[in-house]
Order: sequence, then structure tokens, then C-alpha cells
Amino acid sequence: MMETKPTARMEDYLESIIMLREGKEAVRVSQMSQALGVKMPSVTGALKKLSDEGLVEHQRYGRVQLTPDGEKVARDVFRRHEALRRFLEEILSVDADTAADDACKMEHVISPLTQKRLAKFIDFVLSRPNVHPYWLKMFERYVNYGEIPDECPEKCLEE
Amino acid sequence: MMETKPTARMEDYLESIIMLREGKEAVRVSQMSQALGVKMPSVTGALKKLSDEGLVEHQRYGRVQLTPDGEKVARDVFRRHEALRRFLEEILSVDADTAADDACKMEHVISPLTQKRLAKFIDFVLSRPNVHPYWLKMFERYVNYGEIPDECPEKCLEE
DNA sequence: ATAAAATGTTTGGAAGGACTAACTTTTCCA
DNA sequence: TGGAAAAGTTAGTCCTTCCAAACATTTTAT
Repeated sequence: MMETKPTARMEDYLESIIMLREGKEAVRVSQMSQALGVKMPSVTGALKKLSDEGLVEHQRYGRVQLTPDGEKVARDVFRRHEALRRFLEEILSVDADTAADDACKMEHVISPLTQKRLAKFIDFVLSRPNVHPYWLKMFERYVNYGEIPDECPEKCLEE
Repeated sequence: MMETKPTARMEDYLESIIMLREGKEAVRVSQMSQALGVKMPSVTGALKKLSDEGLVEHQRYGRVQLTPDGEKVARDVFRRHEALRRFLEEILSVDADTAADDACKMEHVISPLTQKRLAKFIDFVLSRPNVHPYWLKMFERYVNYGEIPDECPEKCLEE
């Protein structure tokens, strides 16, 4: 039966459904079109394909829903997306818009290994409350002034 | 005159020329084909396009060279590639093959801002000889055993 | 020197993704 | 309740990237 994996672009369409669903029950073609920056015919076309592959349910002029299979794929993409976004935003201090944008493009191309490592890295860095504020502050300073401290001062244990 | 920016794929073709050129002077279509995992006709086609855009020089059955403009683009792509590869390999400890692979796909999609921040981050982390070995060792441990130290021990200043 | 092997090119076609223009449903409100 | 506006779809086209098959050139080895 050779379940062919959705393309990167198709993953985007699936992910957008999860992201737009927040709260309300229905997702509209126009919303997806807006969110993905494509025109509505592109969405209709994508939904047809995804529907054929059993990943979404969609009837003409009707609502869009994920099937259980589609839900799985979408969640997975979303998870990758979040890991990248957090890294960019919380560690590299990239602004929210750029972070979301870059994450959206990177999420499709990272290997499972890199994905796992990155998630661990984020946990590692952000889970050390005694260290990371200092750490990130130093990085911030470095970004702005090019100043690299060579030692680990006492501050390390404070705040 | 609207210099249209090369597509991600075209950037790959350009970058492969720099990477294959190492040492020898000539780059062959067959090498590019091999390196990029595409058949030769694809390379010929790409070279025609790049040639039209003034980024490479290439005559039938002859050698492939970058023009000054092509050189600039290729170097830029390569720089992005290296930043990502180093991050994956030297900080996240992803194996070399996976790192090269992922970097190759990510290099096209990161924004200039993220690129700059990432480069700074790598410098920052790797330029602190008194701290980063401890740091990376702790991360290594976390990857393997899930152990997150909560404080910054004296070791921080050693080795 | 010459034929086989290796290299490279051309042609034609497929698949994915996106768009415009024109058409159809649905929604909404006067 | 009967259109107009909004939402959605269809049809037709374009562009990028790739490939296989057939053809052309260069290299190499005898």
C-alpha cells in the first residue's frame, strides 16, 4: 500500500489546519489561503490531493477537517516547528515573526536526529534556571557589543 | 535589470562547484551530478540556466567555472552551510553525515538575521575555552542520561 | 589509430505547485 | 425574500525540477 509521505508543501497545508483550528471548530479555505500566503485555488487543489490520500476530509463548499492520519502528521510537523521556533526565539533572540517564518521553512528539512537533539538542547539550556539567565544575558551582550567573557564569574550562581 | 535571485536549487548547483573545486581546477558535470544526486541532464539544464544568468561559464563538453558574480553567491551559500554544519556537529553532536545533509537543506531557508545570530551563537559558545567544554560535556550527559545539573559547579572554571 | 567506454547534450515528457479568469454556492442583509 | 458580496471551485497555463532515451563528443586502452 506504500503510503507515500506528503511533500513539504502538503505538510504546510496540514499544519495550518491545526494552527487555525485553535478554539473554533471549523477551518475555512480562505483562512488557509491567508495563513499560507497562497490564493484560494491553490488551497482547493491541495485539499483535493490530501483528501485523496486520506489525510483531510473536505466536501465542496464545506468545512475542512483532519482525519486521524492527517492529525498525526500535522501534530508531528507542528512539534518540529515549535522546537525550532523556541530555539530561534528564546535562545537566539530572533524576533517572533522571523522565528515563525524560518521555523516554518526549516521544519520540513531537519532529520529526526537533529530534531531530537535540538529539542534536548532547548530543554537543557532552558531548564537550568540558575545558569541560563546569565548565559543568555552574556550572549545578548555579545550580540550587541561583541564582548565575550572568558571566565565563569560568580554571577553564574546568582539571580 | 532586476537581477532575479537564484532559486534554492540553483544555489545548490553553484555551491557544489565550490565544494568540488577543492584542489583541482576543473569541475565536471559528472561530479556535480554525483554530488547532488541528480542525473547529468539535470546538471546540463541547470548550467544552461545559470549561464544565461551570468553566474557560471560553461561551454559544450567543456569545463565549468564560476563567474565573479557566481562566486559571490556560491560563497555566501557555503558560508551559511558551514555555520549550520558547525552548530549541528560541534554543538548538537549530530554525526557528520547527517549534519552535512541537514545543513544543505537548511542553508536555503534561513533568514539573514537568523544566519547572523546563529554564527554569533557558535562563536560565543565555542570561544569560551574555560566554559564550553564543561558545558558541552553536561549537554552530552543530558543527551545520554537525561541528567540536568541545576547549578554551576567549580568545574566550570577548570579544564 | 581506432573502437569501446566514459562523458555530455538534446529532446520530450512527467509531477508538483502556483496563478488568473470565469463560474458556482453560500451567506448575509436591506 | 431576493439579490449582492463573500467564499469556493474549475479550467487552463506557467514555471521549476527532474528523468529516460537517443544522440554527440571526448577519452582511453589496445
